[in-house]
Amino acid sequence: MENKRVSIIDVAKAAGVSTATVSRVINQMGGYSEKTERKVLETIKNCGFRPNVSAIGLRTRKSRSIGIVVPDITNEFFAKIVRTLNQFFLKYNYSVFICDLNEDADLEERHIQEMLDKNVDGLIFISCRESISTILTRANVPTVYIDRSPKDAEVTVCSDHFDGGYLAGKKLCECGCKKILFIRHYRMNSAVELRRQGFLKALEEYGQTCEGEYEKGVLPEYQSVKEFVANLLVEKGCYFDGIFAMNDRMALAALHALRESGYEVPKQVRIVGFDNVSLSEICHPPMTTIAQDTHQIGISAGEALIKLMRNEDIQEKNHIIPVHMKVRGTT
Amino acid sequence: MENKRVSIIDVAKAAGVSTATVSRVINQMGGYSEKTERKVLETIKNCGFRPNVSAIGLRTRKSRSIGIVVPDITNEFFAKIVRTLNQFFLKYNYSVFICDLNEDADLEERHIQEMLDKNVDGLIFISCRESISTILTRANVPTVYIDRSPKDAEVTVCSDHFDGGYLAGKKLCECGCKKILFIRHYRMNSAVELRRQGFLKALEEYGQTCEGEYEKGVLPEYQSVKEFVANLLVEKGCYFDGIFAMNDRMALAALHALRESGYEVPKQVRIVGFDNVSLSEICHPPMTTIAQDTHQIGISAGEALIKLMRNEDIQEKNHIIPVHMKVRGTT
DNA sequence: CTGAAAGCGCTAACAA
DNA sequence: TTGTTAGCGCTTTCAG
Repeated sequence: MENKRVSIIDVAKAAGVSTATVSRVINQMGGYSEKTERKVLETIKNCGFRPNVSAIGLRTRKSRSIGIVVPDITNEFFAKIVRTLNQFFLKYNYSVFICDLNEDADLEERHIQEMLDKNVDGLIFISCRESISTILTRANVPTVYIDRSPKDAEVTVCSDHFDGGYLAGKKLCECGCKKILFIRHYRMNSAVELRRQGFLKALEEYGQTCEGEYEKGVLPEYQSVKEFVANLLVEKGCYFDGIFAMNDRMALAALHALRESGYEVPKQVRIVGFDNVSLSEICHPPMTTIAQDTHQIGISAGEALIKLMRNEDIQEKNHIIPVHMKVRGTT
Repeated sequence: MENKRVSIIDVAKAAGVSTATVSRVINQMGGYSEKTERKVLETIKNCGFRPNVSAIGLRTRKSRSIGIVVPDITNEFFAKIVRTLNQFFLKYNYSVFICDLNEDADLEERHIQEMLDKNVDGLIFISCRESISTILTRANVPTVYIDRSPKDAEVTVCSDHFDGGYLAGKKLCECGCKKILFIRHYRMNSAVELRRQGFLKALEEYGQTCEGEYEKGVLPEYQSVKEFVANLLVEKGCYFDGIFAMNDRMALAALHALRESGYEVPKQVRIVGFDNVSLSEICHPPMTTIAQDTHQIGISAGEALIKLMRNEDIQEKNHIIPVHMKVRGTT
């Protein structure tokens, strides 16, 4: 049982230097001759030395790991961001803890405590609640918020939701839509509010208005949305000629409800979704949608967190990531 | 700057006992009076003491964290397992590191090294390569393999792929299919091999055979599969009346290719997919598919790993998780 | 440019 | 039942 891993002491002995020198070389702190450096580096390689993170953590309070809190990892949109972050931080030798809330906000505090206990060097919240956990502010860990902007957030990264809403509205107007349904989660949030404003601005430019009756807050699940739209059609008929849904799944639910009620898309009703998940490409007809740049969101958040952790100056505290429209079959 | 966290020494002082006693109470090791226990527990609560995992790790070589290696976190099927595991391990106070391979097998070794450096107590591989990393065997970390069975694997958890293949074959035969396409990833793996065997057994029972020309190895992306099937239809016509695809996305690609070429599903061709991802429910017509029980897979893997980490006896080294068929619109 | 040594917070002998 | 104490492997003064 060779359970004894090689330590910095072993390296020091083998290289004929002190542990301090080995440590200096490992951490590139300078203050050693080139010769010593070569010697140490060589020995490290030869004996397969790997620094013990627990020991380092004990001394430095750093863990070389970060935590990502995400409401629903099975949502492709979030999963893509997580992937980008995972890859990004691998380059910087940070490991990432995953904290899936499973859409249960109560888990958030537990996960935060868990991360704090693990001495994470930083934290990224994707689309979580708008207020900042008190336990977190007290702990004072570098934090980046993606797609939500709590008050007092250090750094946030968001898609340009306003522009997304604007683009969608503009497109639908250009297609000649006069009465557009705005379908969103029944619980409003800041991202959706921005999209709504952009959307309304576009309508305004085209001399349209969007009365209250066109804004629909619903349960966001596919089935709920589908039933909701189906009911609407039964009760009020198809009194609209366009739909802007806050994500592709909801848009697809609307599409299917329409089709099953005998309405044609895009002939009678045009639809724009949001996110550009693969679903939107695969469905029939393929969905016109506002694409969020998950890759850039991840990179920006990663870079910002690195700076925060290094105590570097952050010029940009609120990153706005451009969106673009994917025009497909539903418009 | 209250950067000084309260340590076990502070607790010991405040409670008027030694650090050893505090440690004993924390770890429930017994050997202390009920009175001391109460006192210590109370002080811990009062002063908000949280054990320092780095210190514990340095002493015990345990990190209270595990790693999950997954080929593609944006795949809903894998994401669901990850979620279950995340939730499962939260209960046991283990944090989970995510290692997304992004379908790039070369990342595997790097992630494994990363996890080993982080002193993870255990590792779970979801559907990764069939051979075991040498660096991993040397490190001797408790490991569970999901949906792949490398030689010498300590513990594996797999869906009943044979039965899945059998059920699919049976269903198609019962629908009267005589010539069934078997569409799979061009690279074979053990899970698919099992499904194939089950599938062939069903055909045999119905007096059918599946010649080589019905087995199709393809690039697994949606577009590739779609094009493949479309080409097949052009070149050979619709010489088959059933399709069994190795996942829902591939099944959907086939469905769309058929429809776009003017063939009707399920009238002319019946299709069965695999996995039961949400896509299969949402598409038109909804896809008949073999449902893998992601929740049970996660739980079984989690429980097995806990046992492994505790050095408990494992009765069952190879867990087979039942599958079931979701009959929907494509059959 | 290099080394000696203290100590981070905890566990686990060993002693009492 | 409880306390004392020696490290776990590393970083970081302080001396030289």
